[in-house]
Amino acid sequence: MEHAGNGRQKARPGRLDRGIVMRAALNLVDEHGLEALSMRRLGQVLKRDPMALYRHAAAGRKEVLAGIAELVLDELQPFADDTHWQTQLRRIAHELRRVCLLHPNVVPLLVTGPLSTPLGLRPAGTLKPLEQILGILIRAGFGPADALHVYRTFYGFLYGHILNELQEYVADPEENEALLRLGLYRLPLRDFPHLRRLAPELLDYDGSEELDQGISILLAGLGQQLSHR
Amino acid sequence: MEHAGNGRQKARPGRLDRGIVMRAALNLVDEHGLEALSMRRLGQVLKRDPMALYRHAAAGRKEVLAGIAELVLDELQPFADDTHWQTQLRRIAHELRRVCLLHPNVVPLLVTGPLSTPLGLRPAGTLKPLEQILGILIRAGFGPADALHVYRTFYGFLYGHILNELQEYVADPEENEALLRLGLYRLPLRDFPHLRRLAPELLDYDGSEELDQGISILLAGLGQQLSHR
DNA sequence: ACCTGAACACCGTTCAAGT
DNA sequence: ACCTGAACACCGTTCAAGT
Repeated sequence: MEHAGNGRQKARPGRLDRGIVMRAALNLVDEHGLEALSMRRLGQVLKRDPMALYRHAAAGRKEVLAGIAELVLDELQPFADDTHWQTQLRRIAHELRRVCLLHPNVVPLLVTGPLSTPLGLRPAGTLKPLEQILGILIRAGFGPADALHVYRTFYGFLYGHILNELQEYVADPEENEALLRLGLYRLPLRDFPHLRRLAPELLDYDGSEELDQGISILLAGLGQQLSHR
Repeated sequence: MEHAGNGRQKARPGRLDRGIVMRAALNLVDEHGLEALSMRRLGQVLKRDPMALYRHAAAGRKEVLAGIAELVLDELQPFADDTHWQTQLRRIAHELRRVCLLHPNVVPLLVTGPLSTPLGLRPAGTLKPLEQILGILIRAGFGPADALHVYRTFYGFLYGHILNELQEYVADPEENEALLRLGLYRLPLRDFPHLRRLAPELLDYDGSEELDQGISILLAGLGQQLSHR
């Protein structure tokens, strides 16, 4: 029944803009992974000639990838900044974790995307968390060097935790034997005795709790370290 | 002067094996980045038909990427395991950092390569550090759940730190003004006051020292946490 | 039994030709 | 001025044809 003129369908072109392009790209990556994102396929999703996309992302695929990362970071909820800096950092951590778990396929982009791109040349969206945290720490009375030290330690741990947590995957959810669920039976017992023995513990993992405990340790340690200066 | 028969040249084919393929691939990535690694280009480097590579890496490009990661992890020096577990972990951290700084282009592979691949299905090389650390902790008297908790906290921080450190790049090494070196002058002062102000501190960064301090905090905190059980 | 390379189904991006 | 799509220079991988 393809008659023309019934306006609001995704099927019809409509006017394209940067936001629409980026959102479609994010959807594609969320659903089919990073490798699925090609300019041609994205054009197909949007029912456009692939070249039309260059109008809204002049630098091509690179710009689309950066746009996706920015879109995800924009989902971070802002915080009131009147509470104690430690609780603020803790909230930021949980919030970043939440958003990353929502878009696991995008995490490599966040984590290694800006790799080897000098700070000042990164898209502004990527730098906002850094600026925000520095603000919190400086308002809390830290000197510039200490603020940076705290930020680095905190953010390093945070990203590391998220990567760690995303790696804890299950091979076969149908299975109820721990070894089998993780696919660990494939590993030679001779070379991996501990890993195989820890299968049950590997399975019961509360990422949020683990993150929280790590942060507690770090904040306590940082506080002590800095007060001894 | 291309006459035939002077055996030992890289230019002549010679017999290919898996190690040669993987080492050539690692070289390519070290020198030209991950995007430069294509089967065709790798074939060119080795003066072979690209299809010849499939003989030594049946799963194609994926297997080559995994092989590169394994090669890098093989550069990790093994440790005597008779010292205190804390000093062992500390050494492991510095050793992993050392190897990663030697092969920055490979780090994304180490960090996000196994993402969403279930534990048991990962290449053995990737799992050896995990097994090794579990061994250290269990021999040190930790129960299985605690060993895993310590491992996760420690390794999360370690990878996070390395990623962080690799991101601290310099835009223009010719320049001696801090703001300019980092390219930060491009950021609007209005939106990034703290970041811009911290330019000098950003530049003087001792990654090894920072890693060491973070580990000290974590180990102290973990020890305390676990003794209170 | 081994190796080669033609062929297929894809890429990103340039640029000339259309409107 | 805007958009389109042919064309170029690449991909990974399959598979039939050669030796």
